[in-house]
Amino acid sequence: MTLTEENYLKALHRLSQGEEPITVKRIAVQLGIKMPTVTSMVRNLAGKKLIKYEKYKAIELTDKGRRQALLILRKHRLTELFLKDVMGLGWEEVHDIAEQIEHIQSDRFFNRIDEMLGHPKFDPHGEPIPDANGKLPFFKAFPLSGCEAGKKYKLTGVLDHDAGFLTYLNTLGLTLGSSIEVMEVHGFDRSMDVLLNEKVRTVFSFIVCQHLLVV
Amino acid sequence: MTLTEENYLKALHRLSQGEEPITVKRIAVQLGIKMPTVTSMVRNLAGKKLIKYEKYKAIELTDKGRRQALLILRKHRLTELFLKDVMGLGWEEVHDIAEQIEHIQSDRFFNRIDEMLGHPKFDPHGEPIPDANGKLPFFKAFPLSGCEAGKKYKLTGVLDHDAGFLTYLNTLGLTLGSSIEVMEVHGFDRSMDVLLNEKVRTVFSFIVCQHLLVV
DNA sequence: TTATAAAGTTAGATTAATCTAACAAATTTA
DNA sequence: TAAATTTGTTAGATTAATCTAACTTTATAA
Repeated sequence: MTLTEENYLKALHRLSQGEEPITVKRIAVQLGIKMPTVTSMVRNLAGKKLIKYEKYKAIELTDKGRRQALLILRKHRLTELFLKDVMGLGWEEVHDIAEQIEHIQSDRFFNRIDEMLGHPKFDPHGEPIPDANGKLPFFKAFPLSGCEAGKKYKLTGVLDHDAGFLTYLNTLGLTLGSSIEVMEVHGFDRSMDVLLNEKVRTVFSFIVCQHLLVV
Repeated sequence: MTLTEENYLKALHRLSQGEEPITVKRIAVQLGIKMPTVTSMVRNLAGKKLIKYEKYKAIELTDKGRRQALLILRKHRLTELFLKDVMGLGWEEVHDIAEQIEHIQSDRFFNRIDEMLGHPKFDPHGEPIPDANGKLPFFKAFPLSGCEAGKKYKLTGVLDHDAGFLTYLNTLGLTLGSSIEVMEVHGFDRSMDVLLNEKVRTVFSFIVCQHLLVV
């Protein structure tokens, strides 16, 4: 598989997580390319039985395609954790590097990372790490955006891995495991007044709330 | 720079180490591609001022090109040492992985590796590691092929990084620092009878002797 | 339910990196 | 030094991944 094909599979997998069907348009937006490029690539991927594709219809990953995507995701997430826990980088800087290292072809390399980390189940953003067969560990967590006022939660994951967003969380002292108490939910813009780690009061926009996973 | 351009620069640098002038033919052989491909790529590299090139003449790296090549070599060699000393891989398996990781674009990543290793001067094969400015540390060592019978040397480097060759050295118990005593040099094929680590007697072909650096 | 807009496809061009076939220059050898 | 060999170049084709322009299909709205 080429690097480009791997990136399409990753995008396809990410898009398959939501409710909406996967369309040519959404893939194009996700990858920042034009629709005709996507049309020709999905024909290629369909030829390799990695996706199910019929003109004008929604696109779906096949089992084979999903497996491939999850194996790349495994390499990405193991790398992120390795960069953070072994190499001491911050959670806001690991994504871009892992984006490159995930394409390295070497079972030996990634198995050794897996071993050194003790076969971890979650990456530095709280995302589950698929096992060597592409199976995801069970995990429950829900976005803060659906939570009620007056309750207290624990941060277990973030859905936006962008350095800017994570650096913002750093300035608030928020890390995985931090407590988040919802003080009030504002109906007009669905923003929330929150108390972080029992000391920092601030306001989270709805977008921010959607990107924070809690239990 | 593209991945392909980086690989040409590495090949160019390697070829520039020997006596012979760099020719289109030698580059083609080194990279396992055809001559016309090389012709078009050297015109490209010359356009970027990375090499000096005139039709039918020998090719030379410019200072800019050499610097670039050495920075890639730095990433390659730092990675090899990291894979061996931090991740516990064998010196026979690090080359192929480093060949891929050397193209990662991240100063942060490689500077962290450099730090973790304590700014090392040599890689697992005894090759010198260029500094962040592309400067090579001074080092003296010569191939065993030029050595005399009756003298004792210390292995400080290997010039062939192929897994097969290094595994062969492993079976002989040879590592960097091992002693090699030259018992006899045979004129007919320039092979040598040697005593390794004061205990193992064997015969080295001329090719093997050329690939072992000693002091 | 037809008109308009949005999404998708086709056709054809472009760029990087490769190739083969044919030709030209340089080098070696007789 | 002329012929033969090796090396190098040019021309033109190929593949993967991208693009724009033009056209078609599907979905939305009047």
